[in-house]
Amino acid sequence: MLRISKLTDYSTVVMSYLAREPNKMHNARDIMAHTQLNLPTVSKILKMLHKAGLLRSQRGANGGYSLMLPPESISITQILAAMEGNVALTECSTHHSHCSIESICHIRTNWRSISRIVQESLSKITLADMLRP
Amino acid sequence: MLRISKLTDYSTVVMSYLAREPNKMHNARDIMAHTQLNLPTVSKILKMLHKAGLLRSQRGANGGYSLMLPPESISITQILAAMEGNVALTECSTHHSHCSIESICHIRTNWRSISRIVQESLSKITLADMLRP
DNA sequence: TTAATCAGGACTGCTATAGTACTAATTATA
DNA sequence: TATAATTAGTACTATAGCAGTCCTGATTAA
Repeated sequence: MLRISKLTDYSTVVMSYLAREPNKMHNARDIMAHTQLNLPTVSKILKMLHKAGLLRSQRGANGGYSLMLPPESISITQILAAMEGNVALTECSTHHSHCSIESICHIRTNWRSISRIVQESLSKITLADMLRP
Repeated sequence: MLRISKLTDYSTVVMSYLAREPNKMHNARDIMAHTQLNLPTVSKILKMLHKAGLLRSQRGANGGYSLMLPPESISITQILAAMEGNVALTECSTHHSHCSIESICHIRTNWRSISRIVQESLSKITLADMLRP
């Protein structure tokens, strides 16, 4: 039903928590306690967000994660992209797919524009917006 | 990656084909031939679209399907809804879900608004738009 | 040196999806 | 009226992707 995955959903929860104190380091255990997600999941999400460049990490004792950018500068699209790759409503919108009817399908470019429209409307929403109720 | 399902994708192909001759009846075999989808799949899609009220059907010999409304009056959202249910980016946006952190999650309403934004931008695109390259 | 913490994979079980098949109901037409 | 064509409805299976878990290694503050 045009869903984002649970992990992606959770990642916005994690990011929102970090955004409340953008300059403070938070370790996985701390985030777990405040989001009620379990540790392996939190840990997995943090690694993915870090790999995508949205978080800064510090190893070792007293280490942890913090936002790479201020909450106003991080869009929902970026979080989505970090967790799931680019927003593309159909397979053929991105790479050459294995869709069996690709050769005769005439609406591919239309789907591409539609994806772009969705992407643009999501990119206008930032993490800072998510903090407000 | 914020994808629609393949069946939904195919359903837009089927709908586009029907939209070219909105008043003519097309049977499943004919649609199969022109879309290069296989018969069981086409058949399944047509039944779903019919059940959702987007198609009119005629049983028996010389029967088939045709659009219930003119292409300008059918939006992408309607096709999406017919195939996958309502557009809702997160589980908690629709019904009370089994999300384990629902009780402490503060960003639920935000996701609900985001879903609405996506839904609105998709509802502006009609089947008639899909016919144009 | 030690304990705390992140990094990077590998693995498993579950669920949703795609695709298929079969039978019943309906109807135009010869 | 008989027949062939066609949709309606349901059930089944195999596959792929996702959520969740676990283990081992690397890094660093104290």
